[in-house]
Amino acid sequence: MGARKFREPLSRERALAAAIALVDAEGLAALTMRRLAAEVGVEAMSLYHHLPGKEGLLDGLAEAVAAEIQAAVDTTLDGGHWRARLRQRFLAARSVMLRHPWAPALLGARPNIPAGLYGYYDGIIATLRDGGFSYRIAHRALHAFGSLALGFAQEVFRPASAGGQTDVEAAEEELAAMAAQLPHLTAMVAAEAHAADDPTLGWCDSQVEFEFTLDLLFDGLEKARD
Amino acid sequence: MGARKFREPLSRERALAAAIALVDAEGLAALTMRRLAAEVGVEAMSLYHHLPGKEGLLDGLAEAVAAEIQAAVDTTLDGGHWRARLRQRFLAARSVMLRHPWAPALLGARPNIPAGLYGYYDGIIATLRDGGFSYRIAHRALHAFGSLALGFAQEVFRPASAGGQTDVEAAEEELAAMAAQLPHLTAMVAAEAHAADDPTLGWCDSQVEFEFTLDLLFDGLEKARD
DNA sequence: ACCTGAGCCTTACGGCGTAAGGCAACCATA
DNA sequence: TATGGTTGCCTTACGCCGTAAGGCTCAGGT
Repeated sequence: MGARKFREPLSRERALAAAIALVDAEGLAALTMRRLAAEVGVEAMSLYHHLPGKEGLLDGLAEAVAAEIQAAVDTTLDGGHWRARLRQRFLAARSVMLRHPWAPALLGARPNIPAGLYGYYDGIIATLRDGGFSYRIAHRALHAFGSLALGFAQEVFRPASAGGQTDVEAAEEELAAMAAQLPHLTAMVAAEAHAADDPTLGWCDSQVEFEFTLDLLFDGLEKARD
Repeated sequence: MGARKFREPLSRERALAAAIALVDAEGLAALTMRRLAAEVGVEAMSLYHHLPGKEGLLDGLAEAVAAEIQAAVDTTLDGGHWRARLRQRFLAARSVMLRHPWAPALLGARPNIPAGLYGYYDGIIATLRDGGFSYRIAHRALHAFGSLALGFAQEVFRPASAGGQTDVEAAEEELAAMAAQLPHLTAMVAAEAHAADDPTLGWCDSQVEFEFTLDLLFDGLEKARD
């Protein structure tokens, strides 16, 4: 049997894997049906035999992320204080987000939560119950955690300079103008530059800030419980 | 001088106002250049004489929201405890978000913060400094507040049922299956239904949860300061 | 030998943002 | 008053996008 012209027959799994690879490499915007098809060596319409459409493709990506979170969380120890256990979970989720910087935006934009995350949330609630929290406080805790439970903080404060500043002169001029009108902001920015080796998901989501907020919430919840 | 055929000559302001009205009425997805043009009685390309393009249009919307926030905050009292002042500001911002439910998604998706918000943030920092916080803690506080400072919480937990459930039988069946696999989650949901009169920006951002998280953070910050 | 269905392709449609250029009305100046 | 530039708007067209509809090929069961 000579080398028959054989084409690996494509599947939902292969398509999703290719999609993740593509998005990891070039960002969410690069993910189009035509492009993904080209990536797996097929025409665009052929994808529809394995995926229900673009929305379904994005749902698949979200599910894949959820599965990665579950997998990361499952390597986590079960005993110990509720704070330590939640922290471990959240940081495990965060490690997934750091691997896939597009994931926060995707999860934030999806109309529904991926079904695979229900179990994850159930585990969080269980941990809180173990820690002595009522369902009421557990509920509020979930709200309070928000996206922190998934390992990221929403990036709202994104200065324009985040997009790569090249014109140093203009930047300094701008800074001087800013100092006059925004004295506190400029003073704070001057006093507080992020350490370069701090793993970051953007201006407003560095590792130390993430953990600081986490502890703030843990402390507050502990007080609310008692 | 008889009634000359006179067409109000269109301007950036008129275009932006029409865009806001359109988005208020039909959501962000309805905002296309062609549609907006039709709304103001003009062809699509004519918009480009007043707006730099779609991105610029969205920037304009974000700036308009920022201006509305400033306006809302400016009606706020200046004296009193830092907690009360911040709470007032955040709730003022929230009132803007409740008026424009699309604003959180827009601000979350914009690559840069609207310039009009710098002043707002400067005021927050000033208030924190007045309250005795170092720049370091003020900085972390800003991170911790995240989108709460703009009046909304990120909506991460969005169950599928949010999209209008009609099939009651299927819903109950689904619930039973859920109870088996997700005991804590179902128990919590059963125990904690949102009050119907609670102003809400979605499942995970109701007024009471918003304020609860706020107080949690305020408490924690107070402790971190001392 | 025939049918069936899976897997893939081709073609086409309507929508998007926007580049390029044209045309008519206005207005300052000669 | 004539003129020439400017402003405001329109027309046309391009290359993207997601996807509906239908056709071809070929393996495998009857």
